[in-house]
Amino acid sequence: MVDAKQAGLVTADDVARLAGVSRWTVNRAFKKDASISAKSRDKVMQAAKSLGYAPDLLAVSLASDRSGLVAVLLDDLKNPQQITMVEHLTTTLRDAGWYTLLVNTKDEDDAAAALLEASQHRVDAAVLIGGRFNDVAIKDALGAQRLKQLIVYGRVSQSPNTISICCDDTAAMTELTDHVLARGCQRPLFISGPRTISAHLLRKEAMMVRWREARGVLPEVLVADTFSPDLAYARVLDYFRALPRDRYPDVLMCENDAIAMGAMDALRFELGLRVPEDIAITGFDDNDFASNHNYALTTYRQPNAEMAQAVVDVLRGAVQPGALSRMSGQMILRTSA
Amino acid sequence: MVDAKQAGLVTADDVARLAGVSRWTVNRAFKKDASISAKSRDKVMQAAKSLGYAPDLLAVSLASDRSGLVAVLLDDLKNPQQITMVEHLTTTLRDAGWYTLLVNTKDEDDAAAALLEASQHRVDAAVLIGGRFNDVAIKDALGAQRLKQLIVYGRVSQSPNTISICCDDTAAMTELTDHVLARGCQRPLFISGPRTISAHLLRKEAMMVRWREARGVLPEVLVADTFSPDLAYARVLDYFRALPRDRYPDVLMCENDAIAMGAMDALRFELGLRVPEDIAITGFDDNDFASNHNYALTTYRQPNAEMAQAVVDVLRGAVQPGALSRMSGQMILRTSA
DNA sequence: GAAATTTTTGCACGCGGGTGCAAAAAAGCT
DNA sequence: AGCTTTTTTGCACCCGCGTGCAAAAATTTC
Repeated sequence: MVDAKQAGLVTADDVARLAGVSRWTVNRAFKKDASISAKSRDKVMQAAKSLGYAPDLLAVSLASDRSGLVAVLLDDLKNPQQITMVEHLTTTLRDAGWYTLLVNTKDEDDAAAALLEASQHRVDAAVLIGGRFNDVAIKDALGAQRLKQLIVYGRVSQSPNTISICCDDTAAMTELTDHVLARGCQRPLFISGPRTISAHLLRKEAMMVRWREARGVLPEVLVADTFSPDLAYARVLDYFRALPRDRYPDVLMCENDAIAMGAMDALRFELGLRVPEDIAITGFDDNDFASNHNYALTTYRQPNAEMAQAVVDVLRGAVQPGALSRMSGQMILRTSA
Repeated sequence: MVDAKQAGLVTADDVARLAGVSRWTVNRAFKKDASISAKSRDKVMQAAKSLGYAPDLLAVSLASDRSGLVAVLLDDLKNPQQITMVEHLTTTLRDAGWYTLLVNTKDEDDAAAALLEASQHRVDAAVLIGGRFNDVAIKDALGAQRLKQLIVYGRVSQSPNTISICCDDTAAMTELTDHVLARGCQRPLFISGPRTISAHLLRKEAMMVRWREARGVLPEVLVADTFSPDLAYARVLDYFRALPRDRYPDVLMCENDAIAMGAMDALRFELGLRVPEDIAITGFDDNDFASNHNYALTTYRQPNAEMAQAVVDVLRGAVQPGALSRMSGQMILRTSA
């Protein structure tokens, strides 16, 4: 094994010289189904190995027009659900031959800039995760126009010609609601996160609709402006303190697990209530702490693997622009409800 | 604004034609301190804007030899500390003009493969986060040899010629130990994670050394084979159940927060012990849940921003191969100890 | 064994832009 | 105005590899 370090880069030409063939034959040897004889492929591979050669993917990208890169933009790496999504995306994409360019965006403008930069890297697609940015505005960004594919992930995009891949939130929340109804709960409180996000609006909507169908009344709603447990804690506390004890809700349905956890902490530590005996609680996402002994949250797990796979399908060209893939996840029953 | 979508890609030639200059002048216009007259730069910029032109970074990378890409390999996206590191890295790198190629590796071989693939993308550096893989083995991987820079992040690399950037674990753990000593604790138990990781060995070592200096005895050690709270929960339970009550430790010093949380849950839920009244607990990393009302962990926050900045310093060529940057973080005092 | 096929190989040209140098243009000087 | 100096611009060649086609080699056929 010759040391290739000081030489900088070993190119196909070097290998060709050593193997006694032309550069093109070398490239063919590395291409899956190229027309090349077994003999020369062996020769080439041996030479390549001894020189430590590997094709330069940058040059490949430039010459072909597939970069093998996918930009994943997200707006909140503190959000466990986004992390789960990134995790599934990176592994699924890599298995399928794509690499992930991860961009942590601060706001909408930043996302637009990131999109442009991603397109300058010729990414094969950009995946938008998270709700802080408005995808209609982003769709008009220069970057978005230069992109081959723009995928809105985890919610339904507002803009046409964009591919959406998400969990079927309506079905999910309906299932959770049915479970709570079956348990006999009578006074629900829905706790929502920031109101800007379409996917989450669907969750609330589904819950409201189902509850009214079943009980004829519309549940109360409490709004938390972020998905932080601490804020939920404070909001819930305020809400309960303003209420006489006999009018306390008997079930809290939360837009996601983070809110549910904050809420549960507030009930237990500040109000001395027991979960689920006094009040049941449901979450959404099944984050890593949901299975924790403290919480044991009944929640809903998004179909993470399927969603990631759907991105690969898009990359393979199997999906029309403007398409919407909405798939079901799984309700996870624990003791909180 | 002309629609550039169907035309595929707008190149510098297109802009040149419209602006009535040569392609090279266009490129100069986009270069920071190129020798170009203000007049023609304006002309170019206007033409570029109207065509929606932006330089192709792929071509730039090929021609120069700076790709603007940094590979970040990690082995455990479930680990909150790794997520925190990724978060700081992506934002710091982007502010400095680099993009992050995120790779989620399964094991050592996979990491070696990922390193090769990263080098094929001509990344300017690869950052190794996490302890599952052995960096000595990896250093011999083909990819590592082709890399311009290999940075071991979050611990001290075992192999020479590799740049290490990490928190000063020894100083950190010594500080935590001093705090616990000052509180008057007498019977410590150190709970370690898997033993393969050098950074963490340092934590244990520092704690042992300091304790012996102060009290003349060597603390007990309990080993958990992963960093999962659940496993810590089980281990702690077994350990305490095998012990008469009067010989229970009075402080648990844990290698990281995840272990500390699992341990705390076990103490409270299974053994009915109070924290910190009956037993104090310390963690490490200050993850997002450490500040939670349930845990309120006394812990140590790594200098995440400084560490990420150190990577940029390396990229800028300000650091010699083989160097070691070890910086101090901050002890976070909460109620658990 | 010669002709007809089929497989394998080599090559010109292109992907989009960087580098260093030489020609052209502008500015400064007597 | 005529000349020197400085700034600006254009160009040949290169980065490492892909594509399509034509030449060469290997294989099949009668």
